[in-house]
Amino acid sequence: MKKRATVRDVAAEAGVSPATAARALSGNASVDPVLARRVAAASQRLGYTTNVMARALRTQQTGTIGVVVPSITNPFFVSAVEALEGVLARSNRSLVLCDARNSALTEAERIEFLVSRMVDGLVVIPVSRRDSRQALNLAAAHGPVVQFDRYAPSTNTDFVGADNAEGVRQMVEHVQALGARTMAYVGAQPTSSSAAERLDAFRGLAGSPSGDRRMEFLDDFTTEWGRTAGEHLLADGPLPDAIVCGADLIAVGLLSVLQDAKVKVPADVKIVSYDDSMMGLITSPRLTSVRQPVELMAEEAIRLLGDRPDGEPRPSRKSIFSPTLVIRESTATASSRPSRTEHSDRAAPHPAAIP
Amino acid sequence: MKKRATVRDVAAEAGVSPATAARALSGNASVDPVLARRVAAASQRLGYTTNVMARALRTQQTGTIGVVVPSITNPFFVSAVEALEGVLARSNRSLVLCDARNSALTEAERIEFLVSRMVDGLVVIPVSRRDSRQALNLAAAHGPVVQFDRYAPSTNTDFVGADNAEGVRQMVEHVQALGARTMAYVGAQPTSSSAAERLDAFRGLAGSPSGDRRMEFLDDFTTEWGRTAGEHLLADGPLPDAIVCGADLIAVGLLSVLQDAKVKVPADVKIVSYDDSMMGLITSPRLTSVRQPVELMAEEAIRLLGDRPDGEPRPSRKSIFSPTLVIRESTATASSRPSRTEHSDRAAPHPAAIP
DNA sequence: TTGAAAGCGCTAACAC
DNA sequence: GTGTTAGCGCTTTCAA
Repeated sequence: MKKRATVRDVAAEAGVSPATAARALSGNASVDPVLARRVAAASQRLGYTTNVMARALRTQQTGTIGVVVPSITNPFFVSAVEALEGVLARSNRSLVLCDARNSALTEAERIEFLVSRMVDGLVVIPVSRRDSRQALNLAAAHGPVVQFDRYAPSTNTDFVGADNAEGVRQMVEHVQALGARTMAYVGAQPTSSSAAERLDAFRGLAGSPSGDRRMEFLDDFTTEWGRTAGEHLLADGPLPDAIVCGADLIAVGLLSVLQDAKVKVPADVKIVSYDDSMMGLITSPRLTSVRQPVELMAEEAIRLLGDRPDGEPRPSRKSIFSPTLVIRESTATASSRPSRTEHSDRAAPHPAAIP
Repeated sequence: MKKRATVRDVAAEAGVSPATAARALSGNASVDPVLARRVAAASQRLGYTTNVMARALRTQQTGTIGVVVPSITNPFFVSAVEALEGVLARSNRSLVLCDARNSALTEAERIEFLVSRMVDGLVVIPVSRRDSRQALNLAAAHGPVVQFDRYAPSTNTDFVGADNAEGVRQMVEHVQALGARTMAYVGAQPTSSSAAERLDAFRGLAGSPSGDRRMEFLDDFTTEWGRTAGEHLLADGPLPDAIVCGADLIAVGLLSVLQDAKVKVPADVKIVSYDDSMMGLITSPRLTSVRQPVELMAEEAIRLLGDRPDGEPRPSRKSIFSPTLVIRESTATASSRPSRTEHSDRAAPHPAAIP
């Protein structure tokens, strides 16, 4: 439990004042090159590393931004975190990650935790479009906040997301072009904005509910729910021509149940999904899925965080990106074969470091 | 960008001294109930939240422990993080998560970052048993460090892990009992201790390499490598009776390639895997896999972190837990059918909150 | 260019 | 039981 060396230690060792040592260490201010070298050497010898908390207390800046995700179990959120981290790393900043356990209450706690750690900004994927608002507003009073992927109406926060209606439109039109007439939607309750927007889009596109051409199964974004929904579908009579899933997590659960029941995908039923995560690549067939440009979204989010010249309030902004449908075997037509080359399109996954 | 209220603000508002306010806020010391109430009210009114960094600077305690994982992409590490967080939450502490991007260099940076943030302790799943040592030793000089799941020989750190030799023994004996004579091992290069121990165990159990009854494919713990290895296996002639995988990530990649090639699992070849992650449940067939008692391991790790009465050095300790083999369809015998009930054994996943 | 001194927000002695 | 004071480690005026 050795005590860490401080600026004073370094200063003493180098025979200068703490102020000079600090200046030399920071590199910015003008210091006699000779002294600077002496300080560097002393710092080296003592194994000095600056105490981030002390510095933060003084400068009110931590070089760290906080990220809150609903659940780290969802691979899409993992990829978002990795993308954000990549962007931050480029400017020598880091990220502290919090998991809200899909609870707005825990989320509020985590946001508070991060605020009290004086993060320079907050990127939040809100749990609920209703219950996340209060914590978000509170946080926004203390520093810049960007909502990511999901949105809870809030006056002082920016938003970066993808166009869910557009994504669902691509899904539906794709399977319709393949001949699907009846469709089921398996997604999450519209408590989050993304779930709500996807559901709304599906409803708007997939015919009338009374016409028996549309089915809806709503619960949450989990594999378990995908399984349960699959069982419902199997029990409810003839399968639809296509199943539209609100997330890969759901789709993989659903798929495993269908396969246990010897249902052939895509021959008997086509499956389209959302997120384009690694999960959709390890199933057989691989999943046709909507990809969101997480990298670009992450860049934009960090840009917006820093985009308050004097910390002054400014009108909040929304940046919406268009998603694209990646077509794979789960909707393949008879003539197309499993493509082995498909993996290559995500060949260079962004490595992660959190913070 | 409102300035946060401080103890002094609260004190002024309540008409007491900062010290009294602080005492009242902390709840520990003895304060006149009347004043205490006044302080509480004032704190409420001002929306006071204690500045964690300032407190830490003073007390040298942050109530936060740092966790460094090789890559958050590996579901086993995610489950470890979730387990650790669960344990910490129970004692009102939180965790800051870092991802080393599978690089010892990044790992060293992250460890340094955490040390400079004055975390109360460090749980590290080291990237490499060789290259992680230096950073670990450095960190151990400043506070308690526990290595988790993987081990890089180090004098001042404790270790909590599972018995890899035992796990592999169970895998091998299971498939042998099912009649497998030839076996392939698909795992990672022995740069990490777990990869090394699993490989060694396999070598010790699966017959001589010259006897043509054993094959080895080594690279890293990724799905991509599982695919590549699968292609090698298919190209290399007749498949073995069983394939022993060093991780679920590998197994799912391997499985997807085998299925593209119309190989039947388990009829044509049995697959056993390691980690018992969610990935093994979404494949078809589901994976027989070795489960490590992450929950218990996490508890033990946190216990060891706090187990240095005066921060005094003490002889380091190792805690080794026994894993268990969870049998599923990827090694099912002809008579056994896919069990739908299998999911229930992981019905209550430990929710996560990081920190 | 350098040093002395003040202070970020908090708590722990030490007096009263 | 309460207030005063000092100081955690750092940066940054302000003088010299």
